[in-house]
Amino acid sequence: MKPASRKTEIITTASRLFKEKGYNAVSMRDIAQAMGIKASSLYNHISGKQEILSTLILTVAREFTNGMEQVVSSKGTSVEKIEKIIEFHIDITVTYSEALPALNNDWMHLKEDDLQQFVNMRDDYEQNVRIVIKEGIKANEIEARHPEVILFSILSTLRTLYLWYEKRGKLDVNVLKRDMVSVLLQGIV
Amino acid sequence: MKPASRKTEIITTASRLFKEKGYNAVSMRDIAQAMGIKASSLYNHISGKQEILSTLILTVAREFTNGMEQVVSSKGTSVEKIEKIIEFHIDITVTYSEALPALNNDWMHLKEDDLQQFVNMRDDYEQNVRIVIKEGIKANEIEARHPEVILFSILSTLRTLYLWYEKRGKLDVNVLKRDMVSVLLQGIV
DNA sequence: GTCTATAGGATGATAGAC
DNA sequence: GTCTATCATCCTATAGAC
Repeated sequence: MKPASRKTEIITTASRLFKEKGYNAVSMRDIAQAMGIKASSLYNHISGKQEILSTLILTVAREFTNGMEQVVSSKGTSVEKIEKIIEFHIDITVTYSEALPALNNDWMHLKEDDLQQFVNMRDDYEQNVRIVIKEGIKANEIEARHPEVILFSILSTLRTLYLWYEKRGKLDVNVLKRDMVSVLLQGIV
Repeated sequence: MKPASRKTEIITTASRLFKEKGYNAVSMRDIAQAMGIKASSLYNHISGKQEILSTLILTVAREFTNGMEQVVSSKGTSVEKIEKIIEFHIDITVTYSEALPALNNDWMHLKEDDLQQFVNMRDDYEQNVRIVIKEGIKANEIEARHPEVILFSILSTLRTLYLWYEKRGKLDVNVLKRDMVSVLLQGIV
């Protein structure tokens, strides 16, 4: 356990509060109080509330982008690529579960450059999954249903996984990966 | 086109703004300005900001509860019941697409009684889907995978459908129902 | 039904002492 | 690195004129 820097401590405290009430309902005073200091002291470590949000969101967004780049440049069938996407998505969810609510619900409160960066990364991510699905359909690995519905179903499930992971007493990650791949690829009937 | 009451107009204007920025980032001044009046005028039609949120959320939550009650009391196999759930979920999404962001992201800002009512309805809803899935597994209609993963996958997809329905140029509802049932039940490979 | 004026409090952020 | 004190602004909501 290396001692977390004060800045890191602010970010993690804030992410816990954002998770419960959302970015706009959490004040600098709330964050400071949760750390046992005064709001003005926070400004010795960060430039403002915006920096907390953008650090939180962009750090995780870059993880997703990295994971996707590895999958895209890997060899294998389209189905294998989707399996890899599901798996690294679960890994990131487990590692950054506290930050994901902000990424899903508070990204619109980013300003200018940060907002643009995030939206670009998110669009690229989605587009990469779309390409994998379409290649899979072309190669007859994936059923030729509406590709957007398949894309939407997979991404919706993965993006809100953090809501369930915590609630269900932190399921075993490998069991979760196996069941998730199975449910999303083979369906339930 | 019957002329919407002023109160209804407030609710729909607010839901549009909540959708873009979230409950806490929208002020009474914002809502009033979008209607071309002053914030103080709003209070002649509603008791406060909280009433807007609770009307918005509880109206839709009751629709989901009604839909679920009809499915639960209907005859048919478990798979048929899941199909019905998917279908009425899509119907509600199409009808109330402006209100769903608040239901998904701002319910925690409800107060006391309203919050309790909402959480109860939401838990009951989830529990009813869970029962249908477990009955389906017992009857060998549904594969005996982790029931919670199946539950989570279906509900995640349905609950965030509003995000996609608008973006994709409002897909035809019947095509959407058919493809969604197919993807969620039979999978993609 | 809408307005102006305003109360009463919370908010993000800064200055300067220790 | 934290504090107190404070600023300027925004917020929800009310009172009362028209």
